[in-house]
Amino acid sequence: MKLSEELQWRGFVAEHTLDQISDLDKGSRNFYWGTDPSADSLHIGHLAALMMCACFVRHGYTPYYLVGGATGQIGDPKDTVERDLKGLDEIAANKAALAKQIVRVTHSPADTKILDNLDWFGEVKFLPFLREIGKAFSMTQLLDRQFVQARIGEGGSGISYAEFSYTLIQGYDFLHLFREHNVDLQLCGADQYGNCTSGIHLIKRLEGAKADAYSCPLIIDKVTGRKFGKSEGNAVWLDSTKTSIFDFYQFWLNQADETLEEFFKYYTFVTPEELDQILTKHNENPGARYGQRQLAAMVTEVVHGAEAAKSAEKITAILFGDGKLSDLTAEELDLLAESFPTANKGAQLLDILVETGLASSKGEGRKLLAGNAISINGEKVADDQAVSETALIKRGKNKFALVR
RNA sequence: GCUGGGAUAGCGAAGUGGUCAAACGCAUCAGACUGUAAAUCUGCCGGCUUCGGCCUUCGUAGGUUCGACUCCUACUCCCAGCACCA
Repeated sequence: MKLSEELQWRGFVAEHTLDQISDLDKGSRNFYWGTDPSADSLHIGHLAALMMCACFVRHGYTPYYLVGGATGQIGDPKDTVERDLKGLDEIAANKAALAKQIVRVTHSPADTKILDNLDWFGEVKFLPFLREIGKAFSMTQLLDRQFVQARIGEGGSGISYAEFSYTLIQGYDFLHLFREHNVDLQLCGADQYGNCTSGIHLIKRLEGAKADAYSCPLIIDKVTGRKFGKSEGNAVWLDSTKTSIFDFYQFWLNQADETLEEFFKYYTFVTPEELDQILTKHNENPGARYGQRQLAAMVTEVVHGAEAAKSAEKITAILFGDGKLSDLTAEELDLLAESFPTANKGAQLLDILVETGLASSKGEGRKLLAGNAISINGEKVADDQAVSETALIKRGKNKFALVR
C-alpha cells in the first residue's frame, strides 16, 4: 500500500493542506509532531497520533518529535477555561518523561530527534518577536479561531493574552524547524490543526515557501461519544505506574464489538488481510471476544512490549478463567504480585482495601462492602474481617489486590 | 469608563436568613442482567470516621447576625448594552 492509501484505510484522515492526499506518495519529507508537557505521561489519545507518525516513518518519512518546554509554559487554550500555569520544575520533569515514552512507543531508533522548543524560544526577545512574527498575523484571523470565539463569546470564560498568543509560539516552532531542519510537514490531531496553519502561514509569509499540515481525527469512543483524552477524565495512560499494564490490557479487552475495527486500524499494525481474518473469526462467535483479545494483546505489545502483553494475557486467563487461586503455582502468584498491589496477610480487610488503593478511605471501603462490590477469592463479602490466608481481593469487575 | 446581569459540587443547573453537604439532570463508581460488551433497572455520588459524629465547600477577602449559599462592603473574573476608539 502507498502511504496515502494506508492513511485512508486506517482512518488517519481529517484535514490537511495538500491538494490531494496522494501528494504524500511523491517522496519522503521531514515532518514534526509535537505535544506539550502538561502531564507526566502520554495517554492513548496521543498514541493514535504517534501511530499515524509511525505510518509516515514506515513509508520513509523522517520524524522530528517535539516536546514543548516553551509552549508548555503558556498552555494551549482549551475552549472552556483558562489553564492553570504549571510550575517550571513540573514542566521539566514532564518533558523528560514524555520524551522517553515517545521513543519507546514509536519504536524509534535511539538517534531519533526529540526537540524542545524552549531551546530556541528561550532566546527569543519580545520586541523582535512582535516585529517579525506578530506583524505577520492579522487580528481578524486570530479572533476568528473557534476556541477564541468560544472563550470570548456569550457564556465564555474569557481568555488571557498569554493563551491567546499561544498559536504564535507554535507557529514559530514550525518556522524554526523549517529553517533549521527543512521540516515542511506537521502532523497533528484535529484539535491542533488551527495551530499548524499558523506555522504554514508564517513559512509562506517569511520564507515564501509552502509547508503542509496533516491531521488525524480525534479518537471518539463511539459507544460513549466521548473523546479519549486526559481532559475528559477517562484517561488511559501509557505510563505503567499511572495505568497498570493489566488495566491497560483490560481497557482494550473491554471494548465494544462496534469499535474493534476502528481501533485495530488506529492502534495496531495489522494489514487489511490480517484484520479481515481477525474480524471474520470474531464474528463467528462474538461472545468469545476473540477480537478484543487480539486487540488488547497487540496494543499492549506496542506500548509495553511483548513480554508485558504476555503477562497481562496470562493474568487475565488466571483471573477470569476457571482456575482457583489455590491451584496457582508460586510462579503465577509472583506474576500476580508484580501486577497488583499486595498487602500482608493478617490485616483487616478494610485496612487492606485502603493500603492497596482499592478504596481511597475506610469510609469508601465500607460503602463498597455494603454495595456488594468486594470479594475475597471469589466469595462476596459484606463485612470487615481479618484476612489471614493468601487471597485475591476483587473490587468491582477488574480491580484486584493480592494478600499473601 | 458607565449601567445592568452573573460566578453553586467533575459538568449543567435549583436554591434569596435557620429544616443545606446543598433539589434535579449528566458523568463517575458499585450491584443485577450479560459476552469482562451494549441496552435496561437499582444504589451510591464533598472529605474523614471508632458510624456517635467531625471537618472543608456555594468566585476572593472582610462585615452584619444567635445563625449566611442567601444581607452589606471591597476586590477578581465573565456576560449584555451604552460610551470611547476606528
